[in-house]
Amino acid sequence: MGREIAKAYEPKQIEPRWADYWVKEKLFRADPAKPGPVFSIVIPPPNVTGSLHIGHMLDHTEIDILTRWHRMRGYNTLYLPGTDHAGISTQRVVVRQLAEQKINYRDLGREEFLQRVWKWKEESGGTIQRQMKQIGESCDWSREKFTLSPELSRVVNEVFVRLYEEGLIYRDFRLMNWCPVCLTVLSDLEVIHEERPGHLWHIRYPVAGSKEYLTVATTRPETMLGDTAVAVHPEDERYQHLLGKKVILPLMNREIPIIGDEMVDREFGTGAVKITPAHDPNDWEAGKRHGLEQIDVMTEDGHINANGGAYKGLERFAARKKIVEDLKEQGFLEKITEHVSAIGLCERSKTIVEPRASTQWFCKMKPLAEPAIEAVERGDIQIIPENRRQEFFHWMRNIRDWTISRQLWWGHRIPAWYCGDCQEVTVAREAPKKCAKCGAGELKQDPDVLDTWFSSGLWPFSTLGWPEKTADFERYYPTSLLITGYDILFFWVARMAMLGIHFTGQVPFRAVYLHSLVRTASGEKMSKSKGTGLDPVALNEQYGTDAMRFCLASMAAPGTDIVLSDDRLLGARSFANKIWNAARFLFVNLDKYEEGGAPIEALAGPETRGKAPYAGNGGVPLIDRWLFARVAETAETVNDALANYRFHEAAQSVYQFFWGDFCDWYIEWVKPELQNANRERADAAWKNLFAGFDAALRLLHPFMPFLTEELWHQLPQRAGAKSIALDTYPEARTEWKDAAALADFGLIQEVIQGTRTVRAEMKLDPKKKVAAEIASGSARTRNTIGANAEAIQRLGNLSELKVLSGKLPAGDGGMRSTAEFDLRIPYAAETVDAAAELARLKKELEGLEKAIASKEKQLGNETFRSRAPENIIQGMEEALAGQRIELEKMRERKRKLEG
RNA sequence: GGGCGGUUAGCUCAGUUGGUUAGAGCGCCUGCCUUACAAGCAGGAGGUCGCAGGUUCGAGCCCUGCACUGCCCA
Repeated sequence: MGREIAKAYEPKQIEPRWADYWVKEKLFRADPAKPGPVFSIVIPPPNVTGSLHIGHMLDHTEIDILTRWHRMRGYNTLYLPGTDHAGISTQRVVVRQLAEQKINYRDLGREEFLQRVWKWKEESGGTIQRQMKQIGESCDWSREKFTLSPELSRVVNEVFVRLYEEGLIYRDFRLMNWCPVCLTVLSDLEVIHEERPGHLWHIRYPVAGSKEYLTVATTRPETMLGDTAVAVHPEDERYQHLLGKKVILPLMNREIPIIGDEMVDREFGTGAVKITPAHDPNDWEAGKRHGLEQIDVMTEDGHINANGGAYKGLERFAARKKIVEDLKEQGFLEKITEHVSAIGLCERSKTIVEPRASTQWFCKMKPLAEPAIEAVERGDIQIIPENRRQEFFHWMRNIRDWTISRQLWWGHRIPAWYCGDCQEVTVAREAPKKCAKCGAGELKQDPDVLDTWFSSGLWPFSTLGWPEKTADFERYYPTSLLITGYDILFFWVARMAMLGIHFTGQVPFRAVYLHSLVRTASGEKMSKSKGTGLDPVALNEQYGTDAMRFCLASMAAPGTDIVLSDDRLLGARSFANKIWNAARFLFVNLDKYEEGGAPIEALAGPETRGKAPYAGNGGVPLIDRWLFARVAETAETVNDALANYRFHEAAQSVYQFFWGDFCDWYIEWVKPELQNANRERADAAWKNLFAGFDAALRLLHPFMPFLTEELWHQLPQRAGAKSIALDTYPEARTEWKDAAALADFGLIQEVIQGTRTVRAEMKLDPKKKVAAEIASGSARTRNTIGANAEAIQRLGNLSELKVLSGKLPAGDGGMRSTAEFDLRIPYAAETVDAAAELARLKKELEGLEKAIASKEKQLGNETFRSRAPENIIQGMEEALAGQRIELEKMRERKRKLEG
C-alpha cells in the first residue's frame, strides 16, 4: 500500500476533511456517566454580531489546546460552545443595516424589528459556528447554547425574580449615562473615559439688581439652557457678597440663585460654576442638596427640547456653537481658554454620552460582591496571572450598583408588569393574568430589556441546566477553568463569580486564566472598526490553521500582549511544513521497506510503538536512548507548562524537540540503519523511529490538531483507529529518562559540530571528505566517540576518524578543543587562515578569561563559600576546572599560531 | 488624579522562588539544490539587559528615584 503524500504541507487539502470528520463522528461529545476526573470549560460566548476575530482565535486556541490536552490525558472532558445575543451591539448592527435601506427601525415596530434581528442572528450565529468547526475546536456541538434561547431566557427570568424577591433588584430615578445614538442607558463599565483637548468658556451671568457680573467657566455651554443655579465655594472671599443673591441666566432670561457649595473647586476657572442638575452628575447631587429644579433640555437623541427655548431642535453640538455665538454677540462671553476635558464615550457607538435622568432597574452589588471577593481570597477561584487579582479586588471592593435595564428591543424583556389601574409592579416568572394588588386585568410589561451581561453572568450554570439538578450540572459544575481576555474581567468574569456563587452556592469556575490581547504592529488593540483587525479565516487560509494556532500559542506568554507578524506566522508554517516532510520521509521509506517484505504492523503498529525503545542485536543504541530521554524531557516540560498556562513554553519545547532533535539529529543519524542489511537492526531502527514519531505527533496534537490527525491516520493503525485526539498524551516515563544518554550524545554532538565548524573555517570543499583525529584523556570519552565513529564520520563529512589517547601529536590543521577532547583536521599549514583564526582565538580567550576570573573571584570569597548553596559552588568549581583546561589549550594554540 | 505593566540582539519577544559565559524566531553574513523539506541544510556575527543609586557573597530578576511608553480605573 503506497501512501500518497504531497511534497509540501497544504493545509487546504487536509483541514476541511478533518473538521468535518470530528463533527460528524461526534468525537467530542461529553458523557457525564463516564468515569475519570472532570475537565469542563464553557466558551466565552462570541457575540452574534458578525464573525470571529483574531482575539477569538487566540482565546479558542488556548481553550482547545487545554481541552485536547486534558482529553488525551484521560479526563472526562466537556468544552461547551455557544453564542451571546449581545444586545446593544447586535441591535446596532441591524439598526444600521436598516438605515442603509432608509428604514427607521422604530417605524418597523418591535415585533417586526425583532424578527429581522433573529434572521440576522441565524446568519451570523451560523457563521461563528461554521468558523469554529473550521478551525477544529473540539467542542461538544450537541450542547451548544445561545443566551437568548427560550431555555436560557427562563433561567434569566428565574434569576431576576429571585433577586427581586431578595430585595437585590430595585427601581430608581437617577441621572444616568445615556447614549444618544444607541438610545439607551449604559452602565459605568460601558462608558470609556478619554481626555480630549477642548475649551473652557467663561460666561458672564449678570447679577440681578446690580451692574455686576458673575463669570462662570464651563466645558459644556449648551447645558446652560437648563441651569438652575450658580455655585461658589461658601468660603470663597471673592464671592461672599453674592451669596443668596440671584443672577439672570443669559439667553434664557431666567433668574437663578447663587448658592454656596463645598464641592466647588476654587481653583477651577473663576471659582464659580453653573449648576445644571439634569445634565451633570455633580450638579445632580448639588441640586438634590439644595432642592433645585431639574430642567432637562435635551431629547433622547441629543437635540435641544422645548425647555431650550429658541434653541429647540438643534443637535447638541450645533446648539453649543450657536449658543457660544449668541453669547459672544450679546456680550456675555468673557473669554475662551484651552482646556483638556475628560469625556465619556459609549463603548459601542463611540458617541459622547449624555448624562440623563430616568427610571431604571438596578442590582445591588455589595452583598453579591463580598462572597466573590472571599472566594478569590481563599483561592476557590484562582486568578492567573496573579497581578490581575489586585485589579479584581480593587474593582470589587469599590463596586457600585449595576444598572441592568436597557432601552433596547433585542434582549431579555424585563419580567415586570405594571398595572394600568393602581400602578403596582408585579415581577413574575411568567406573564401574570391580573394585578396582584387590585386584580385589574390590564397589565403592561416593562418595555426594557436586560443588560447583555446579566444573562452572560449566568452562563456557566445556565448552560448546564440550572436550576434543574441535571446530570450535566452535577458532573460538570463548577467548571474547571475559564479562559478569556483580561479586558472583560469586570464586565463578565466578576459578574459570573458573583451570580454563580449567589445562586449555586459554588464558584462557577475553579480558575480563570486571563490571556493577552492581540495587538497591531503599532501596539494598538486590533479593531475591525479601525480597520486594523486581522481576519483569522484569511490568515488560516494563507498559513494553515495549525500554523496559526501554533504561532499564537508560541507567543502567548502570560501577561504579555501579542503582536502578530507575518514573520512569526511564516515561521509557524515552516514548522508545519517541516513536520509534514519528516512524515513524508518516514512514509516513503517505510513503503520501500515494506516492498522488501517487511511486516508493517510489526514495525509501526500501535502495539509495537508502545514498547519502544528496541534493541537491535546488542543493547539499545545510544541514539535511541537519547531520543526517548528527550521525549521524556519534552513531555515533562510540556505537561508542566500547560498545567501552568505557559503555552509559549510548551510550544517552544515541542518545537525544539521536533525540529532540533528529531529532525536534525535523530532522522539524520538513523538513515543508514533503516536500510541496514542486518534485518534485526533495521527492524529495531524502524520500530524506534515510528515510536518516536508517534510520540511527537501526540505531543503536538493539542497545538496542531489537523496536521497531526492527518499524519496519525497514515500511521499503520489498528483497525478502527478513530482519532489521535482520543489517543493518550505522552508522559515522562521513568524508564525513558536517561541522563547518561543525554550527556554522551551531547558529547557526540560537540564532536560533530566541531568538525563542521573547522571545515567551515578552513573553507573546505563541502563535497570533499577529510580525515580527522581526536584525542582525549578520558577513556569513557574515547569509548563513546569510538563506538559512534561511523555516524560521526558521516555527519561530520569525514573520511576517517582517529581516536587517540592523551594529547594530539604535533601537526598542522584546523583545530577545535573542549575540556573533554581535542579535535584536528590535519591540513597543510598554508591553507589555514592563521590571521583569522588568531583573531577568533583572541576574542574567545578574552571571554574565557573573563569568565574564569569572575569564578575565581567568587570561589575565593569566604562569604560566598559559606553562604552559597553547595550545588552552586560545586557546579562552579567543575565549570572552572573545565574552563581552565580549555584556556590552557587555547593559549597553547595561540602561541603556536603566533610562533 | 489613583493603580498596574513594559523598556533584554537589527525586529518581535522569552528569561518560573536572585546563582556558573543571558536565550528563541525572524532578519543579517558565509557555504551548500547532501535523493523528507530552499517553507530546507551546515557554519557564523550580533546584547555594558532604559538611566542613576541601593540591598546582597552574588542582580536582567529585589528596593528607591528618574526617563520614555502602554493599559485600567476615576
